[in-house]
Amino acid sequence: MCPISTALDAIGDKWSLLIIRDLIIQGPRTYSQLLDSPERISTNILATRLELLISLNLIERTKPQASSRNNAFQVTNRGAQLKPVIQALGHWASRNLTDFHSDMLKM
Amino acid sequence: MCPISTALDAIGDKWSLLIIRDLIIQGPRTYSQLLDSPERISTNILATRLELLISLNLIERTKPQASSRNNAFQVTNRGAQLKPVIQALGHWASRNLTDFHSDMLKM
DNA sequence: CCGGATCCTTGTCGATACTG
DNA sequence: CAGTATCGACAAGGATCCGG
Repeated sequence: MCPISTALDAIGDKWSLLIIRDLIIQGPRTYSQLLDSPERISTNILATRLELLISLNLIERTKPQASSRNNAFQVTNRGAQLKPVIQALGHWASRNLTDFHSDMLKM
Repeated sequence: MCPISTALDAIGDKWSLLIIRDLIIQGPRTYSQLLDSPERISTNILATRLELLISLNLIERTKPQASSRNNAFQVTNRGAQLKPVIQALGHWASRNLTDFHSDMLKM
């Protein structure tokens, strides 16, 4: 199978890359901090995505089973390697999508 | 707003990048050729995505209004600039997701 | 309060049948 | 061949509730 297709099956949804972006750029974040990201993910979606990303070994909990409180999430080595992808995407968007919203209005 | 978020709003769905991948790697493709991609997109979804990508100026029709038949789609300049993103994603997947399906089985 | 789980509504996807 | 129409299934979103 095509690696692009495989990658998109794993992280091609609406939220996964945004979560990973937060964790890469800002370092370990708690559940609440991720909820407060400007994109306003809802609680159930965030919990589901986090579990999925953990099962794919892209992120992990910082304090495995400590107090179940104030435990944060961080990217694993494998997840951190997505940084070039995110950078390339951000670079492309900066150069080509500054007029994105005006494009949308024409629809 | 964050450029990553903007980019994902535009092409962060399941199919857009796969279509662009086909058009970048294989060159201009007709509707039927895109339908025959191994990922098996359905007809209505493909039509919707193509219109969306055209409205974003990421792809275009090769023969504007010729015979309405045998007209193909190709990436625009803006769309072609996604190539580094796709390559980065493919590279990452090749290195990290060869065991993706076995990871899924553990769930 | 924090980290979720649950319920319910809404919207989007996707398969198939159908049309010019 | 290049789409459009229809409809069911499922995922996302929002609000609320619960345990520690």
